[in-house]
Amino acid sequence: MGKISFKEQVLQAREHAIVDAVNRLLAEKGFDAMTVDEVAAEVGIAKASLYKHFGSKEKLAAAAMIRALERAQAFLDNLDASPPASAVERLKSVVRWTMEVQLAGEMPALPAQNSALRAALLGSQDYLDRLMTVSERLGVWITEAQKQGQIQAALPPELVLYTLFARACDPVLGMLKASGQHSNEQIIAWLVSTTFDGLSG
Amino acid sequence: MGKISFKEQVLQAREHAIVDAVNRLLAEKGFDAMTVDEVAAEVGIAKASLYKHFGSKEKLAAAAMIRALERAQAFLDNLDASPPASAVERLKSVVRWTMEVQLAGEMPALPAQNSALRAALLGSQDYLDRLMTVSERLGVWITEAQKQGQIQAALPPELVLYTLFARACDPVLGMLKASGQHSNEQIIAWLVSTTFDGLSG
DNA sequence: GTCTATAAGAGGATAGAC
DNA sequence: GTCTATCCTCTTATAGAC
Repeated sequence: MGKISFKEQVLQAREHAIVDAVNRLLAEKGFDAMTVDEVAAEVGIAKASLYKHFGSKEKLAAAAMIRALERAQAFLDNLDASPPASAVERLKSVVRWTMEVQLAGEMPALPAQNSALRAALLGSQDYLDRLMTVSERLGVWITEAQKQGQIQAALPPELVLYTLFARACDPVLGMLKASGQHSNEQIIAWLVSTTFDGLSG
Repeated sequence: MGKISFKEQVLQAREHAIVDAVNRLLAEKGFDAMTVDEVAAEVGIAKASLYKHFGSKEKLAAAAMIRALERAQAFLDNLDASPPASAVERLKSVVRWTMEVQLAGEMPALPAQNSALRAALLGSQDYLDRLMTVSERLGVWITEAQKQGQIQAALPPELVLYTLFARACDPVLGMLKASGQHSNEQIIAWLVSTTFDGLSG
């Protein structure tokens, strides 16, 4: 943690604002539909200036995805600091958190389909490292919950992990929200319930 | 069923081939990444000819989505002809079917995000009518299963319906498939299990 | 209805002055 | 590093001959 000049602080603040805008736009319309012009307009700078900070649209998106993973890691840190009793409760907390972020319009869309974004992310070691770290931390809780009989032991941990990740981009959340008939808390409670207890209960 | 001239048969066959190609490309890369040039190339005709059949890219996609709903209706018809014992078994059959179509690369991506496709589909009465019909037919089975205690009665039918629809574009399927470690049957069985029984079981 | 050729415009990226 | 102005490619859509 060396001294940081005023100029560098301004630069970091600007880059933070850029990533914020990208994050919001990725959540709102996804990578393909997001344009660099929009990002520049939202930040309030010229597009050429944007390209001085991030060399391509893909790098913009990668920065936003990395930021999202950092937020996830920070949430996991909090859970570690004052952990719920059981492993499955920790996993439920994570799912709840991803849905709150989603409802806040701040969850960048995952590259489920084979998209240009996916290729770009696979080329970012920084992103892959963080994704691996988050996956492994969740993996510990998953196997722990399976040992305790809170998660079906017959399911491969990989499947459980993917299922939890998928909740971060679950279209059901948006559909229920769009119907306008239920509170956010109710929606989240239902989705946590269907995720862990299923439709049959 | 009036007489159909040979010319009209050829025309219908061509349009069928076009919709097939669109369906495949929508499943592979989604609406935004799919280009009309690709469609024309895959069908083997000039782009201008394509536009004689379908006036815009949106109408191309709408035709593919309508086709997909027609296939769904046909599957529901089959279920009605020789129905499984319980309502929930019928719903599981539907989920299994959507996953088989998905694994075959023939499930066009649903417009979960606010996309150009979504707007176009909302403008297609034909699409909306079919979507409504499929929803209502599933809705009957959902409420029936709830009465019989096979689906949680506390869940709004709307939520159950959305959850089932979401399985048609579940990224978990693709991720498990990509891992290459499991058979299609195993993957489908797991996802049906997590959908209805949850992770906790 | 099919083709070739091209219009029209969006969007990613850069040049060059300051 | 920021700006304005511009380039260039890709993509949707159409014109016009056959």
